[in-house]
Amino acid sequence: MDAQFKPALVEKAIYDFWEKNGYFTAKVDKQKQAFCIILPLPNANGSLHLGHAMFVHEDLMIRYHKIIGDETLWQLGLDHAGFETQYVYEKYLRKQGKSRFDFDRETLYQNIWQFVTDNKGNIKNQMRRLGFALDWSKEKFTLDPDIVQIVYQTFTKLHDAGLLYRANRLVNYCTRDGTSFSDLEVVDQEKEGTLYFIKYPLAGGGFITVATTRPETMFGDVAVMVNPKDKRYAKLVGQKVQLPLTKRIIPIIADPYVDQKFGTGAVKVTPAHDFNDFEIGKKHSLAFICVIGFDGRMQNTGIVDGLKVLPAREQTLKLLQEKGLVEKSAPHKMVAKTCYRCGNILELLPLEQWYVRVRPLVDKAKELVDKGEIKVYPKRFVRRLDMILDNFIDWNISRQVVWGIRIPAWQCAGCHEWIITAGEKPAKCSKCGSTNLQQDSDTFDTWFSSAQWPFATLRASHNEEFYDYFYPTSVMETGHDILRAWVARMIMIDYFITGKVPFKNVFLHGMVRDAKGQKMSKSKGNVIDPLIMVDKYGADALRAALIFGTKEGGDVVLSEQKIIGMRNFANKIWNIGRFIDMHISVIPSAAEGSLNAHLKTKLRDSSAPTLTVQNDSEKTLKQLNKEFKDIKKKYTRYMKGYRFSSAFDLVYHYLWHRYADYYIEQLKESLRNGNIKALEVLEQVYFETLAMLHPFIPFVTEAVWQQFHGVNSSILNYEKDMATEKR
RNA sequence: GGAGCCGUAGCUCAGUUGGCUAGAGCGUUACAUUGACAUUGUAAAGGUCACAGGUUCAAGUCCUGUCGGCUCCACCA
Repeated sequence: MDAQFKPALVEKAIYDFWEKNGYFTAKVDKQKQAFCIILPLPNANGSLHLGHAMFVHEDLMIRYHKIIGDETLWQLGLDHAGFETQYVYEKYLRKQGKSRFDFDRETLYQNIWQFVTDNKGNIKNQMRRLGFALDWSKEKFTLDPDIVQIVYQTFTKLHDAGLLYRANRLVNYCTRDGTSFSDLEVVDQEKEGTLYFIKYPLAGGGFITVATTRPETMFGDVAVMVNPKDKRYAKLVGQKVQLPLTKRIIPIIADPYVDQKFGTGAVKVTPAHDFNDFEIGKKHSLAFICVIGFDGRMQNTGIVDGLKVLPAREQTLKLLQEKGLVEKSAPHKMVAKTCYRCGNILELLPLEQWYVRVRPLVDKAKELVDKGEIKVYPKRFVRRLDMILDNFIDWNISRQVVWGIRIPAWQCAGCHEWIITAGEKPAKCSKCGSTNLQQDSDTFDTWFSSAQWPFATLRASHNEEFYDYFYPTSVMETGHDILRAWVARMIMIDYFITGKVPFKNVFLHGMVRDAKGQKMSKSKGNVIDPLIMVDKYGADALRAALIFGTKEGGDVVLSEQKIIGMRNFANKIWNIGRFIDMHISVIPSAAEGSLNAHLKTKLRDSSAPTLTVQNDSEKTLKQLNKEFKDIKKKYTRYMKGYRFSSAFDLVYHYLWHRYADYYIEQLKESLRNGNIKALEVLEQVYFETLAMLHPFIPFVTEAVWQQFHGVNSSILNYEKDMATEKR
């Protein structure tokens, strides 16, 4: 054995050994307990970042369960990541001086398919480098035909249950990217804005002043509104106002929604471009005038048509000022809803979309969590999940992107009826019989398919027995940042379809931060590339650094220094093995009779001094055994309680600072004198410790194991091998 | 406005039914080293556990309040 553990030399060979010998391949084995984790879908087009590296939590659970003898499945899946991927592809097109509008739908889809196919291998190989024990033989992609079929069926089942409807509502729309978003995909950003006070002429003379941050939307105003309790305006309610510039006549109405203290206490009502105004508009049966188009340009104004929103605002203000209708303006902190991808300020535009009625699904999900049918770790996230479920609003699942699963709904050109199928084009309209049917051009929100992933992936391409064995899955492990977008929706949808929970436990990990506790971002330049770290220090070092000294569910502070510290630990493990190995090689053959099975096989001829069985170290060995028994107990308790950091920390300190620093030092002299008993105990405890550490740092533990047991042996068989040896 | 988390060594953090002298990693200092490992070992320095009350035989841990930081949700004309 070398004086140092060199990860780069062994990692690939060890990984290939595991993969090729089927250590990761799951099968139904009713003699064993099933343990299944569904990998949170990485983007098929993406490459590995530290967020993915946190899946090491899943790997360690899988490996732990493999070692204790469970039948494990870590189900691999890749996401088409609809808008996300199309966005990246469009950027790629732009570099070539092209845009998506240069292609028809079918060609664009095929091009992106190719683009994704070309890149799919990256993330998979990167996950291999981290040592992930994924079942590669069961890889699924969200656009696999069998998955798509299941997604269609879910859509129709929601429809049949009355949980699906189409509605014309205001949606968050990015005019740059050309698609709508659900409320969860919107990023609020504080902006310095201006509040303008604009005088609206009263029909009977005089003015009423309204305060607004968006004067350009005044062309879509349909009323001016005040609080009914507001004495200042009591006499004006019911009167008419002339919209400045256009002279259109609108009423003054009263509604308690208005805050008397804000601005002038009078507010313009623009139902087509503001959520609250939209509601007010419905309540008071007001008209609906849309003055911003999907291209982000003004329309129907007769004055600033064709201008983009910001120039239109300036132009409108200029015209108002010329007429002396701008009373004043004041700086105003406002929150802008922006596109999470491109940062563009989103417009609220009326668009007909498919919505999932979530209330019944949410109520059931809450019940499942409250009853403990789904347990959440760390516990504090139960509250968060509850709150998330309480606040869920109906889910807009339509997206105006090409890259995705096209919605299986057709509209009759004649009677405008919508017909929903499980994928196939309907022969004729079910209402009027027309054959002129047009398929919805929209695709599903990516989360709609990922929400079905646990059952969809286990049902697709597997038989019923396989599905029954592994579903419900054991643990859903993911970042707490997608509790809402993903975890909550899986519970809702999957229970609706299968009548069972998708997973029995949820374990949430935190975000990775830099050495100063700051978020990692490209602009800050503090991003750590996991693969570079693996190259430099080995996968074990990176993995351990993500677990060591953290709190379950808390953020992980990562630095290169920390990774180096863990690399040192891997080396320590290696050298303990080397130490034992060196002593085995000098065991005199005369001792053969008293050796345990393993030592016998390792026995080598040597010219070492004559054996002297010593009892001087008996007390130390007794103490060692007792202490180790206690460590094992604690370890199991921690592992079962999802306290992985504590488990790792425990064994780390035991092996390094008790086993090596204390016991080995105590026994060194005795070993030199040929104390076989001490060597046996040290070896046995060492192997057991390796097995405990293996889930966290699989490579070094396997490398050492194979040094002792041969390259065809694996520590993943530890329990089985030990059981055989005992017999 | 509602909720959650956090404040412990120079830095980053553990400390889960309240219980010996409060820990780790990194950093710092001194010493050791030819025989497992310098990616090492031994030892040291360094803490009013944010602050103020309370419960208790006993509080870093439980309760109340204050201050400071972070996050989520709602609202924002």
